[in-house]
Amino acid sequence: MCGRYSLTTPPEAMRRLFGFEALPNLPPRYNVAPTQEAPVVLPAGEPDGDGLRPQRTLAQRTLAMARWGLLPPFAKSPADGARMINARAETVATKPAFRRAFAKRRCLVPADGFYEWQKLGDGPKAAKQPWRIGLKGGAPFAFAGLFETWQPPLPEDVDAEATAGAPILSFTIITTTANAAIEKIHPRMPVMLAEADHDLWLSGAAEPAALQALLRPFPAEAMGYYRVSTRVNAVRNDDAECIAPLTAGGTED
DNA sequence: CCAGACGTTGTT
DNA sequence: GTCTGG
DNA sequence: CCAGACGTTGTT
DNA sequence: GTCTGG
Repeated sequence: MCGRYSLTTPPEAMRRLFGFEALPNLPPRYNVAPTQEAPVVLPAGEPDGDGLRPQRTLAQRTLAMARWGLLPPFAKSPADGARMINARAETVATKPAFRRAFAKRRCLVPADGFYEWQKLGDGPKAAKQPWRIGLKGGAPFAFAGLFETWQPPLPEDVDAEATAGAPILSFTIITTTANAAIEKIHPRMPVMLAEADHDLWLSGAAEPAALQALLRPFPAEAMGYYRVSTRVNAVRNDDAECIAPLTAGGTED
């Protein structure tokens, strides 16, 4: 799956990959965790609500901050999104929580690495070794994501306009089976989109079959991975030590 | 019909 | 053990 | 994903 | 909102 990732790439490289007209305001993140806010790239015109803090717009795309953990339209509170941090590629088109977003609200989730924990033994006490995984050379890329704008329910008593909470933009990351390299660490991995597929993924005119075809494991030969410290386990640790290679081993990043 | 879930991972 | 919070 | 709580009353 | 389980 994918339950932590990093986004440490300097703004200029982000601007080039995603086609923003100006440098985005993106401080480095070494340890992005569920329920936290992270940047997402939305199709043109999104979001259309208030309070969503779009930062930069180009003709085809918007960069906005969103909460990790999809809040479907029927969510009763933001806590309901905490478990929806991933959606399986195999079922995303049909599951009630995801299918509308798959049809209408697809986004790119910028990253330059993700973490997977490898179980080193059996049983509940088995130690876990975290790995950082990404493209060889460390270039940034995009996860295939879905987004929703969730409107908090109105209280019943008072004037609705005065008490309506701000809408929350939320997202999830689609997962698929691990490729031949990653499966030694973990059986699943997030869907990474090649740059050439970004426009198709965001296109409102795309055929469902064409979209589904993008949800495949990224080629192993293009990827690198290395062990990192268990320091990354704690979400309060969000610094460069999280991405530092632990020892020799794995491939160079 | 109404009530309750709506999700993933991993482990057994 | 299981749920919540980050 | 992992870490940390998991509870109540009453007092500050 | 919509589907599943009872």
